[in-house]
Amino acid sequence: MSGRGQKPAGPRRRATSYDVAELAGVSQSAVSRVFQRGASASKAMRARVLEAAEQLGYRPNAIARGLITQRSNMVAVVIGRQTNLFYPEVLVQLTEQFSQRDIRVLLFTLAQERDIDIVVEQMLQYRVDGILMAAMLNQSQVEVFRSANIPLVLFNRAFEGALTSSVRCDQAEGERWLVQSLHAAGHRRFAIISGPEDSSVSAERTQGALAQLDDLGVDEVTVLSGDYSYASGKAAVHTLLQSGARYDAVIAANDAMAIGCIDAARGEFGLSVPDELSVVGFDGIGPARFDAYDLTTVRQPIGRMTAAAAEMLVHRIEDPEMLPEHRVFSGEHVRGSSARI
Amino acid sequence: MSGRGQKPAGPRRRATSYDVAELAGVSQSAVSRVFQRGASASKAMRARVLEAAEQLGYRPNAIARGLITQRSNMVAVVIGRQTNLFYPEVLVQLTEQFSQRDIRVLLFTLAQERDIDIVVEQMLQYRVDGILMAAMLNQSQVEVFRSANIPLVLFNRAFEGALTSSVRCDQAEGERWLVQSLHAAGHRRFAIISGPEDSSVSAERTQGALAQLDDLGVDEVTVLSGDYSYASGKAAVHTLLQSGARYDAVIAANDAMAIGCIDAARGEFGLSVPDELSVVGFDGIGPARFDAYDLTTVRQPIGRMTAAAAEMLVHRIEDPEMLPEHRVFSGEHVRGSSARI
DNA sequence: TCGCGCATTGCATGCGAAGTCAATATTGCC
DNA sequence: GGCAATATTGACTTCGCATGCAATGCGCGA
Repeated sequence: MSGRGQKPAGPRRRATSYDVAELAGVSQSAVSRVFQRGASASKAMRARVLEAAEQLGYRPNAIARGLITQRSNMVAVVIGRQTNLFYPEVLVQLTEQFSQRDIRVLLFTLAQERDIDIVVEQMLQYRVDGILMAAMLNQSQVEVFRSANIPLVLFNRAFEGALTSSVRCDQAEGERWLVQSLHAAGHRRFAIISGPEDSSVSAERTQGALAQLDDLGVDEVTVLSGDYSYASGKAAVHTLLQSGARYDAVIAANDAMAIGCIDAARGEFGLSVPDELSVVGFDGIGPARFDAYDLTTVRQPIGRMTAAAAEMLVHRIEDPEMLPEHRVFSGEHVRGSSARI
Repeated sequence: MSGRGQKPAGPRRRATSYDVAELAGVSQSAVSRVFQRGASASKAMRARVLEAAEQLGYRPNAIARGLITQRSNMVAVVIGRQTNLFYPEVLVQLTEQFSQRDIRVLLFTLAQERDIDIVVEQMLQYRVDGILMAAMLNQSQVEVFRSANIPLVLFNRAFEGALTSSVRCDQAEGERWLVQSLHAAGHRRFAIISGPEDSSVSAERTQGALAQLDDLGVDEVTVLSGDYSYASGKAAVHTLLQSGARYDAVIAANDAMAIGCIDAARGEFGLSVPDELSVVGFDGIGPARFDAYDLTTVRQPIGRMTAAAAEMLVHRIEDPEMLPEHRVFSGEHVRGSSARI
């Protein structure tokens, strides 16, 4: 019964504006104008063209259009391979933001650090109108985009050169709040679980926490490093507590590790969280709200950040002379029950 | 100090193959051939061209290439807006798969059901070489792609017409295993929390579970529906248990809801999971492995599924005559500690 | 009724690279 | 050393659409 339906399956060649023009008895230019916004076309013309187009199943070829207009209407979004539950949500929201502005998203992921050069090459070849980068990038790559006049907006990372726009969450401020709150509630013995060495976000968070601790006169702080994963959070707590040392609070560089910390503290060491140990995270991912954890954390305002990022990128695409701008959002302070504050 | 660096910022126009040809003192055709795979070019030629290209920062324009070769080297990947932690991982892995095959991914998300038509239009306009669909699609849309000769591979959904390829996890088999195991361990009073009404995956899972229960002679089964979210899992258990009714096992259509069920059972009703209530899920997402839940579930083999999907789509792109194929993978049976089995 | 200005429309060209075909350079072989 | 066979190379066309410019049509006022 599925042997049928084997007919030619439509014209081998897709209809072009010439085909439509011929059928409608008008010129190709006319067809082109009907399918643009600001172009002038009489009502009669428009109707005839649209009907012919409909009949042929014609769709303007965005590739050809891009060639002549020098605008692909595509932006590249680059994200790192994350052990992190935070970026997928960012990705989805960014895509919706661009979609609303009639811009398509070409997605690139970085499986390895060294892939970045390949990805840069691809983005240049595909003539994306702009780039939204939520992954590591070095100065020379930034320079490549600048010299190619491709607008670039960094997501949660910034360069000192300040030559490029950025949107980020104020990691340090968030950490200061966490530390301040913990300290005010009487915590004194702190441990910090940082993220991967090469994560600038992790560095900002760790530095922010350390700076605040320093301001408060706490100078003995244990710092371990994880890789943002749940497992590494568990492992870190194992390392911290197996020696018999005691802590009042663990500050994890992200929520996934914080959750790992809680599980290890409870499961492996029988500690009550938050009564015997406070644990805080950062990001505000979905699982942080699971009752079993109910993390005290700082939630990145993803909606506003992605909206701002898309808006900034679009502005810079439309006005290449626009100067770089940096937008910093404060994270939302979430008082969960994983810390005594 | 950021006032400097305001120099012209490179040539306004990107270098073309003609520019390279001129600088290298050769023809444009020669440049073109140097930048292709199977083309013939002498060593000397290649060297001269590559040097000129390097000097000008030339990159072949993939848009123009696509126009003439009738291949954009882009595929569209469409995902629904998920309350679901499963799809982000699929997306990342698919992107890596295509990337390895030198194919770019144009990402589309569906915020609303009705967006599908807009997205279909976009995919056609951008002349993607193929489409990987992990969202709802109806027969008329499938027909559009078929008549436009665009290969389509469905991810975790299939059509009766069988006119299009698909990759999916055997939802029913997984549910049968769960139900069978629970029943064998003595569970008799079952509740099922299904996903959104319009989710075909949820329908398959629910049907699979019901069918197996029926085979085992269990005919009194409560079925509630959620929306795949953690919150809806909690709400469902609330509804189930507040009446005073008792259950032995709750079968949630996905892990997120299963986790919600566990939290509600423990937190709201003080039940011990799994001693007083068994809870099982489906998907095998990261949080399912958190110690606090350690879900008994069926893990979809994402790696193999995405690899298969990418491979099938690429094959169909390279050989349009290839007949549709369906690949069904069994899920991995994960015996966690959220169920007494 | 005639003329002027504006709105439509068609013609011709170009965006940047790939591929066809013919001309030329190179090679191998007797 | 000469010729056929092969490998390179370049001129020209093409992909599908947008756009500058010229030509046409229209409406309206004098």
